[in-house]
Parts: sequence; structure tokens; C-alpha cells
Amino acid sequence: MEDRNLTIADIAQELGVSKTTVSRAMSGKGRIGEETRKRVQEYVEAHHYSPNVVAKGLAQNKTFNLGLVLPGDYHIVELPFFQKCMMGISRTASAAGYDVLLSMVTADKITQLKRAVTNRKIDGAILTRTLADDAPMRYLQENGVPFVAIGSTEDVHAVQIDNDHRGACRELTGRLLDDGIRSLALIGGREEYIVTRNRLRGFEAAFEERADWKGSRRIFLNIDDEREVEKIVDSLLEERVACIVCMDDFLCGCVLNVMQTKRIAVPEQMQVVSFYDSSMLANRIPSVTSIRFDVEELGRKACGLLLQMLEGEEVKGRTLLGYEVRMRESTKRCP
Amino acid sequence: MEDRNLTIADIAQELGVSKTTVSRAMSGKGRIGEETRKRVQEYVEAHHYSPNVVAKGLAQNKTFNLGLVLPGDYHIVELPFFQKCMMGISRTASAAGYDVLLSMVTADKITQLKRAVTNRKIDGAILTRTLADDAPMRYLQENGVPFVAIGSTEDVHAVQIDNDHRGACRELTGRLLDDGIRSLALIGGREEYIVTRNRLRGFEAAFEERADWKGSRRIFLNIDDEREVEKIVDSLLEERVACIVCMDDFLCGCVLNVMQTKRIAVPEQMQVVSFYDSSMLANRIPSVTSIRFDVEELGRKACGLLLQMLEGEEVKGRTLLGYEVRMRESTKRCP
DNA sequence: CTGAAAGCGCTTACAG
DNA sequence: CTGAAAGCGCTTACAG
Repeated sequence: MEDRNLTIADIAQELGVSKTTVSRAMSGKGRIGEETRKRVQEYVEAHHYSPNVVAKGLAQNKTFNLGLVLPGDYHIVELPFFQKCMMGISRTASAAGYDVLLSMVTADKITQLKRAVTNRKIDGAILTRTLADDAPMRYLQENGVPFVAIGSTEDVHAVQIDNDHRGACRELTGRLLDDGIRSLALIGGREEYIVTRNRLRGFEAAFEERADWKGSRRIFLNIDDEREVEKIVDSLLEERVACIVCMDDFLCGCVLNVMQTKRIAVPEQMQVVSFYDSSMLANRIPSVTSIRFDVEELGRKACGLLLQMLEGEEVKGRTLLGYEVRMRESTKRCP
Repeated sequence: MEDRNLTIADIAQELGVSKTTVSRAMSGKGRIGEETRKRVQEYVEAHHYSPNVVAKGLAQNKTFNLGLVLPGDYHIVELPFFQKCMMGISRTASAAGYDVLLSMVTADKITQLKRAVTNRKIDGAILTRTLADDAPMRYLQENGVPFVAIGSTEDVHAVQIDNDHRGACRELTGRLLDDGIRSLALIGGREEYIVTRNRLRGFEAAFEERADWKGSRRIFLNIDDEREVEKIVDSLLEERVACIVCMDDFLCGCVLNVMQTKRIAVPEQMQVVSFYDSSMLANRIPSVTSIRFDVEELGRKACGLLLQMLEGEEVKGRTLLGYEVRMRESTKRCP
């Protein structure tokens, strides 16, 4: 239990040195005698002194806080993603001596983020979701606040980091094709989301790489409603499609619900895969073939990039992280 | 776009008054002429000046930050709870001019919280989960940091706020009994969790209030594993129990999975209810009868209490919030 | 009603 | 190698 009222001045007086000296002994900056440094450090440890970071910040024009921008209008299946991001970010920040300040924003209201910025409470920010024409992003740019965006943006000025969705979808789709599937359908969400486009490109790439593949593929985009999914699945059942590929696990959950209600056996009567793996799907019966990303790593790396930027280092504009394809019960051939 | 480099000194000089006057015009504290106040305020608005809260904090020995303590070792079904708490807290804090600083803790590591406290980054804290012998709670108490705990604790010194789990479980159980159910089983989680005890007490209370009720009830506690649930459900099916009552939605999810695999129709062959409602359950087929709490309200109230404490007001030790029983497809008689 | 001055707890040129 | 002094951007007794 440290004394939270101890100040640098107390220590200086107690040790008969100047505040300057104490400050230097702690920070390691500036020349200082080995002897005195030791004396100070011993005192500091013995009394569990820890400096007032806020005062330090004021003097250095820093806050040692990072803004974490979280969407308030989330879909429930996205929660594990944000949670893991948070975990990775908060750990990395903490290890570097920074704290994380929360700003929840919605599509139309970014007041919390504005507050954090105008009140000068943060040194930089991390966006955990990016949209086309992203309000938080625009605001940060206009106000010269350094930030990194988790997810992909077309804005080349933004430092961004994302998983390699395109590559992942390419590989998973390729495996399905190589396994002999001759008819499949893709159900995807909103095309404004850049991730949707990347997934689609990956899907298509798998076909392009297999010029000799023969069969039928159907594509449904901009689907975000359970009933729509139901209709689509109905028609796909009639057409005797072999496999339904879902772009995310919300859609996949819908598809599985339909299967369950209609008592269609997965994978015997219909195979199902998802382009995104959440723990939600892992708990389902049957377990779903999908792609796994290390989201906590994504958070750690994002935070690491921001810290580099704050140190004045140059960082590259776009970083892509890996993936892992997981074959599970919902498809026929496990590798 | 405000000028983030404008200071109180600039304004004072520009207006030919003292910094003191500017400060007073902004804060409303101390006597000041109506005339001068207006001049200052107009200048401030015209130039979008907003004070440096960190400097203000240093002078007043405050940070205007609240610590939000979130568990890092969560179960996935708890996420919506934490998310909604966060939302409520962050909104209330924001409206009161505070920001929210994140501290993720695990059962054995509370270093992030310690950092926030020793670095003097927060004025108070909110715990979003309480355990028996709660490390974060103990730490905050030892260091004299004001806090409020969401959830229940036996510690009478802690300011705590919770939903009325006992009352809610009493009412839902009562409805089942009044509906004519004559055999039921309760499956619950860890008894160390105070919420488990409260739910159990509510369950029992319903029986006590119905002295004339005849039938059988079985109770299984300390269950937290899918396989255990499976075994229990097996035996309950054999015993032809009419209804399975789950203490939380993780357990309920397990029970429903078993039903699905064994092709037991709910509610026709077995009724199922949960003592906690999460959106996870609402999306299931069939939808599950359960209890609904306004978690965002819980967050708002918790934050409100902490703010009161920081103002030096007395707050009562324990606050209980309401609930709503939702009858859905998983039980036979909807009201 | 208004202001000069000291203070919050640090850092950092500048001198020595 | 060390220190006195000014400064970070605010607030607040104390005087007038």
C-alpha cells in the first residue's frame, strides 16, 4: 500500500537534493551521478512512491491515455470481436504505461469521442469498426489526432490493420471446390462494408484459380434480415445446392435455424460454412466449418502501431494479419 | 473545429482581464460582473474554447475519470451484460462531464486497476462483477478509492446495486406452479456466486408461499459443464419431469442443445425456462421463457451513485432494481 | 466586482 | 553532475 500523497518535492527535501535530481533519477533522462540515482531509487522503492502521471502529462503535454472508440449500435454476434480487441488493446497499452479511455459512438452521435478530444484527455485513438464515410475517422483527421483503424478503409491516409479476409475466403472456398462441391451459394451482408467486398473477392478468386471447375454458383448480397435468409434457403433447397457459404456468423446462425426448423440434416442434406468464426458457432450442433482470426492479436498490433505513431515513428499504412481455416462437422470431408 | 491551443491566459490577454476572471466566468464560481461574464462567454463561444480538463483536474485534485473494472475472464454469454452496463455507465458519465477509463482484471491479476489507481488516473470506480472475496474490491477499499459494485456482496461497507433476482425468480417460479406444473428441476451454477444463492432463495420462496402445492422438485447446483448438464437432463427425461428451470442462459443453452440432439420437442415433451434473459436466448427456436432486466439502467444507476459519492453525498448501501417476467414459447401456457 | 500570486506535481532548458 | 527557475493550464484563498 503506497503513500498516494508523496510528491517529488517531499522526496527531494527528505534526501536533501533538488526536485530536478529526483525527476531525473526516475526518468533516466539527463546526466546524474550513479550514487545519487541509487539513493533516490532506494527511497522511492522503500516508500512505494509512484509519480502523478497527470502532472507529468501536463508538463509534457501528453495524457498517457488512448481513446478506444467502440460502436454503441452493435449486433450481438459482434460482441466477442470487440471484447477481444479491447483485451488486446488494453493489455498492450497497459504494458507501455498507457491507459485506455472509452468512447462509445453511434452512426449519428460521436459526442463522447469529441469530448475526449476537446477535453484533451487522449493522445491518440483506436477505431474498432470502420464504415464508408466514417464520422469518427473524419473527426479525428480534422483535429489532427493520431489514430489507427481496425478494419479496412479506402482512405489511404488512414493507418489501418485488418485480417486477411480476402486470402482466407479464397482458401476456404478453394478447399470446398477441391473437395468436389459442384453447386454452392454465397449469402452476404451489406456491400457498403469493405469487409463484404473483400470476402467476395476472395470467394471469386478461388474460382478464377480453378479454370477447369464446372458447376453453378449463386450470390446473394445485402442480406441482413432473418426472413430474407429463410426465403433464400428455401429456394436453395429446391435447387438442391450442395453447400451454403455464409459471409458472417449472424447469417450463418439464421441459416442453421432454418435447417433446424425444417429438419434438414447438416451436413448430410446440406453443407454449411461461414467466413467468420465466433464462439457462438463453435457451441452449435453441428459445429461449423469457418475461418478463425486471432482478434486479440489484432487489438495488440493495432495498439502497438498507435504507440509507435505517438513515439513519432513512421508506420506503414496497411497491415494484414493471418487466418486459419477450420474444417468442422458442417461440411462432409474433414481433412 | 475548435482551437485546441487556446488557453485561459490567451483569452485573458485578449480581453484585457485577468485569468482569474476568465476562470470565474467559465466555472460560475465566485462573484463576477454580469457585463464581464458575458464578454468572456461570448469570446469563448466564438472561438470554441474548451478548457484543458487535465490542468483543471490537477488544480482541483480530480481527474474527471471513472474507472470501469471489467473481467477479462468472462463467459461468452455474459458479454451482452457487460456491454449494456458499459453503455449505461459511459452515457451517464459523459453527461456529467466524466470519462471512463477501462481496467480489465482477472481473478489473479488486477494490475491494470492498480495502475489506474497508483497513477491517480481515476476519481472512483465501478465494479461490473462481484465475487466472494473480491480482489479488486479489497484493493479499492484498502486504498480509499470510492466505488460502487454492480451485483451483490455480503460486504456491508460496499455500495452495491443489483437487480432483484430473488423477487424475479420467486415470481417466475410461482407462475409455473400456478400453471399447474407438478414436477420440476432446477439446474444452477456455482454456489459461491451470490446471485446463485439469491436465485435459489427466490425459487424456494415460491414453494413456501404455496403450502398446498403438491409435487416433486429436484435441485442441482454447482453445474458448469456441458456434459454434466447432459447427464442431468437424461435422468430428468427418464423421470418425466415437466419443466427444467435453468439459473442462467449458459445452462439453458446447454439444456436446449441436448433437447435438440435427442429430438425432444420443447415445450410439448419438456418445458424449459431460464432465470436470466439474454438476446442469445431470444434468437433461439423456440424462444425461451425467462426474466428480463434492464441492464443499461443498471449501469446508469450505478454510475449515478458513484457520481453522488464523488460529490460527497451519502448514498445508501444497497439498491435493488426491478425485473420483468417474459413468458415465451418454451413453456406451455402463455398468459 | 476584480486581480496578483501561490499552488496543483511534474519536466526541462539554462547555468554553473 | 546538480540546482534554481520557469513553465504546463488551470483554480482559489487573499487583498483590494
